Amino acid sequence: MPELPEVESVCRGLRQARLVAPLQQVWRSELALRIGKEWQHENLEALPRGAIGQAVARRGKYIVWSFGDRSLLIHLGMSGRVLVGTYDEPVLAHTHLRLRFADDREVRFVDPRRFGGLKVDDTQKLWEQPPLSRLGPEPLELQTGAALHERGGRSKRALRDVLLDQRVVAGVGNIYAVEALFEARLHPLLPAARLRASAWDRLAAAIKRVLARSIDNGGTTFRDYRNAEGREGSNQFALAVYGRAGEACLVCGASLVGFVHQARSGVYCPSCQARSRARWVR
DNA sequence: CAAGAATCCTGAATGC
DNA sequence: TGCATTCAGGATTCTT
Repeated sequence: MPELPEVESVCRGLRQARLVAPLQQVWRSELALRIGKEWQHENLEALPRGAIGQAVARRGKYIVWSFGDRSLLIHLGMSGRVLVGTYDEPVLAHTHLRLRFADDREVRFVDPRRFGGLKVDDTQKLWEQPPLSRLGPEPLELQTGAALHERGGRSKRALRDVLLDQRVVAGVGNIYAVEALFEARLHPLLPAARLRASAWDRLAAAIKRVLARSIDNGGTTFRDYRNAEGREGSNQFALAVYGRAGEACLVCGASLVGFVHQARSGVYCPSCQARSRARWVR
């Protein structure tokens, strides 16, 4: 499930590929990708032949590939892949977009579960309108927890769920929310409104550490995720709690507890993340 | 406005 | 072995 580190790894791969030949052909599958109404007006023809790819930017879990005054917005959803190759390679099932460049290279978007999204729009509009305009701050740029506190601190919802809200902080998904809460020693089901300012600082720092580590490891591959070269990441071996319910806590040895909340699985250490023991909770 | 539920989808994993 | 069922989960939309 691609979250910020996986999307960042894909972006780095795209940049490294130095796709600077003119765009020669755009092919789009008939199948609809499903991710809200904003994506229904996919207008991929608006990427003109001859356009030259410029900056590849990431915002939260979104990729924004600029082609001058037009940009391509990509969301990987659950199972989306952006793969760089050549035009004559076999086309995988569930390929939804092929961008062929004049040097015979091709970028493909493959997404079996079709939770992903594609859209072309005026570059400036794209940044000013939803979904990008709705996003909270970039977590790696946080200096303190103040922004998180401000955006999530009034909510009675569980901390884990608040971190998944892209309006609170952009790019954090279930894996890294659970990992960051463990690192911050905060119980995932604690109501967000109960945290003191100092705890938001701890949480912001933990989020940054967890994300940065995963980027260094090329992202987490449980099943679907691949980078732009088609390779798996290795951060799944660096996770402290996610996917380890019933196993021993790496810090204290207690048996990690799995839970399901809001139809999303999670894990915590009942000792390290005890609700009652947290000093940062009122 | 906030919060929970429903929704979209396919492949892997599980059950019998 | 084979078929049917269950589940996973991001972001939006709908409902309460």
